[in-house]
Amino acid sequence: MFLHIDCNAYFASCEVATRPGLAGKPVVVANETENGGGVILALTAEAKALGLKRGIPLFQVRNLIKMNNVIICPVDHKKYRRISHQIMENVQRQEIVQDFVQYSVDEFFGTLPTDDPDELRHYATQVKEMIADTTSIPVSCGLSQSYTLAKVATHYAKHYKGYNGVCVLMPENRQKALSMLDIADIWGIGRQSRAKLYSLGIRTAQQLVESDEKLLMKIFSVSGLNTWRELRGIPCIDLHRPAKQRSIMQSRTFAYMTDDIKTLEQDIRTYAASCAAKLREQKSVCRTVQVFLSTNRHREDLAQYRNSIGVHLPSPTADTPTIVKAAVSALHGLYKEGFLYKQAGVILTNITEEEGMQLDLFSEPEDQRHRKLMQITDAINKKFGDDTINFGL
DNA sequence: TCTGGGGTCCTAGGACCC
DNA sequence: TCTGGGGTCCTAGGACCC
Repeated sequence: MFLHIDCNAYFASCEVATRPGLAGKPVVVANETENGGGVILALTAEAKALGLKRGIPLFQVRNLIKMNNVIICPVDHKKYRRISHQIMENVQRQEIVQDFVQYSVDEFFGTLPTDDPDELRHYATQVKEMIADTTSIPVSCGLSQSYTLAKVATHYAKHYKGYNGVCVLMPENRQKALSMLDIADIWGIGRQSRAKLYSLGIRTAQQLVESDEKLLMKIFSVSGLNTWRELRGIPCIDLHRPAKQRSIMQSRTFAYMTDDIKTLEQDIRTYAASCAAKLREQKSVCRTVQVFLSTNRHREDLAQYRNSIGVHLPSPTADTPTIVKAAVSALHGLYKEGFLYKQAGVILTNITEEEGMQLDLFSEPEDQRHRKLMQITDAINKKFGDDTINFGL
């Protein structure tokens, strides 16, 4: 049987776990910017009880936050990665869960070698309690015959107190569980698919399960069909993913809107350089540098423009100057006067392993000359912080 | 005033091959 | 009027995830 572990209100739980005095208080984690922007990313049960929700901009709830002394924690991804790594190691060391894989920063999957509901509940409870004891992070566990059904079980574990955080979904109670579940709560059904299914009169997971396979294939293609099969208890999702990222991205929504290409260029240079550093850290090279630019989509009164351009490099590289140069040229190709820009970013794609890299017969030996320099800057930044030293290009 | 950031996979369609 | 039949590879964009 498949096990799914989901950390409850993960970012907020990490803050409560690591900062004494936060327990029992309304806490929200937000990516606050210098001019008061930012949205709520995670919140504790106490904060939820006040009516706050994930995803709402802080400026809309300033009063509520002030009146109730809600604590705002700035988002700290490094901390969250560290704690999830710890959870990963602890569960593996415990040797109860098999094929344990990390799915995201706050979710894990594995299997248990039994289909006895009592044993499953017992094992999952042990894992859950071990995680709480060692990291103070509360988690919910779901168990069933496929990854998707295990996530359905976790949904119930989270929303019904009686489960004590562990829900086992067996074939005999599956129909009832799926009849009570809105299709929007199924893993793999997003906004677009939900709208299409609603218009066909399909609103519950059970109705989806009973729908015609060919119809679903026509509308949603293989990914939708996989979801349908998984809900019927036929596992067909493979979580084995390459260890290295296939794309590397950095982007920001600016505090202000700007039409100044010099300002944009400065930002693009910074993003490109930091993407290149990430690329080298995973010992990869890339062949395409993509840049995107966008106006403020929330301002309907202003002229809108968004676009992206991908620049192909003559040969795969992780060389900062080469990547930055490509990003800047892409930016100049994209930029149009007369718009106020709010967001920009750089994405590295067509990533391959550095080792066994195909060398271009005609490429310049520039890469070689920069290599030593980048090894040193990477080492310094790793030791003293990301922006300690950078390229003045 | 103020509205996140970082990923994956799939598909259609174009360009090209013989 | 009528205009092969297969393929592959690449990319942009959409949909989804957290």
